[in-house]
Amino acid sequence: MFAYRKDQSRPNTLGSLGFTTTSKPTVNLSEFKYQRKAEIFGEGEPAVYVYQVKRGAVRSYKLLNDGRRQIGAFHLVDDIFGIENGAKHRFTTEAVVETIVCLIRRESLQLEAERDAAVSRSLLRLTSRNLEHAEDHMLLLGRKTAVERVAAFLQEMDRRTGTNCLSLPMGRRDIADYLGLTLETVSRAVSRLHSEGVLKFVGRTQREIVILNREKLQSFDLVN
Amino acid sequence: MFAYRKDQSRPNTLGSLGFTTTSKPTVNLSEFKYQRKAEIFGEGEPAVYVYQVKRGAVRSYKLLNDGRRQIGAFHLVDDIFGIENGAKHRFTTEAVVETIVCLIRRESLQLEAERDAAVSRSLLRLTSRNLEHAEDHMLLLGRKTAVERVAAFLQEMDRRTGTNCLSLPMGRRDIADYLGLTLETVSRAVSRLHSEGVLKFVGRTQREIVILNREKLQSFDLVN
DNA sequence: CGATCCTTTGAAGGACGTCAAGGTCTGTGG
DNA sequence: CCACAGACCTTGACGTCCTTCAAAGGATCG
Repeated sequence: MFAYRKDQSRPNTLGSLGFTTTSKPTVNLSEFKYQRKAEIFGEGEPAVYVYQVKRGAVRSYKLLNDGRRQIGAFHLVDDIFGIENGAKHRFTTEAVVETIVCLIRRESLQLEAERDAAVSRSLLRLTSRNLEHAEDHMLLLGRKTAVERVAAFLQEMDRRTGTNCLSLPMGRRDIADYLGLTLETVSRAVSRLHSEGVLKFVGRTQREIVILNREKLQSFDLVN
Repeated sequence: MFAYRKDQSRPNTLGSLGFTTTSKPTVNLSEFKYQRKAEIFGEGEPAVYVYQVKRGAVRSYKLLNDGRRQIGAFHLVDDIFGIENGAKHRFTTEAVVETIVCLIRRESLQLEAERDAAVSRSLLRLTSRNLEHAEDHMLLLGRKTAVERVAAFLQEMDRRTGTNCLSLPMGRRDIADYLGLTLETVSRAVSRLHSEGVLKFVGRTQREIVILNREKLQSFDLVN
């Protein structure tokens, strides 16, 4: 089994943020760039900032002590992540590809919420959306077969990207760790969907996918 | 595979609430009693009330079209459930045993939250706690082995009940559908923990359990 | 005390994981 | 421009953990 290893000698969040913006430290809104695979924050670290993806993609995950990994969510452009009710982050997050994020001091957001009920409401709304996603994902992880999981994943990406052609930023291993499978099983499921005419590959990598038959794709993940 | 069937000819929430209290309909707080296996509300129904368990236990679950079931949470005494950000309930909930719930009009709660920031905060806090539980459960469902899941379940129940002796209200099938396993696998895992001296049964049913060795139980679910 | 429900246990099967090999694409340096 | 290395994906063979199927033993309740 492939095992992820938690880097123990990592600088803290603030230290690992390489400045790529000219904004002053006291200003609330700053943009930062992360290289592919760079950690944005680690599970258990103090939650200082809230983040929004401007370009790229982010994975957030938990590890077991022996290196098994479960990705809880992918954050795509415009998605907000890193919001916590407690003092600490509950996931580790990494840039899947080169990624630009905008960050807000959690503190200032909290203050804003105190004064503005609309901010408070959107905070609740955001948390609720995350909860709903997690609830759906529990059903997937607990009860769906491999093909159903992959079909559901493709539909989710299809829905979220809005474009006709899926250009997945993440590799098969990431998909596998999101779906609770191995990368080989993901590959086999994608192959099967391909051979059944549900999708085709465009470009030279296998990450650019066009859904040919949405109805049939749906039929592989009958939820209701 | 055992398949659950969704009862289509069920009365709506209000209709199915048998009055067991003398409070007037206009009063906000009412108590209701549900028999074992009685549905409290169904997935997709309008969310009219928010509930708190006074006695008994509740399971909330989602079904796939072919009857596979995933229980997202058990609600024990004092737990609040049925809070939704949207208009509809996202789970079906049933009484695991004879259960008394206290219910509040969602509407009035929302109004209260508008005026009182403390209510608003506790609403967010509650939602966050549910999210955190779901996040942990995704890791369990996606990456843990059968014994690890059962060990984690027993630890969760141990933590939540506070008493020395676990008196599980739910059967093996419910536990299985919570852990993404079959009831046979749950039974085997419990048997194994029993034979290894981690727990013992008290009383005549196999639902009353005393944890003999918390340290060893912990070792079956090394998360970090 | 028979009927039903719940749980345990055994045996067999299957879906997914593991291991391994080979292919494609990319980047780098000769 | 080509050789080579490395990352990533696919595919096959085999193994294993969990499911499925089956039977039997308590517990509860009429």
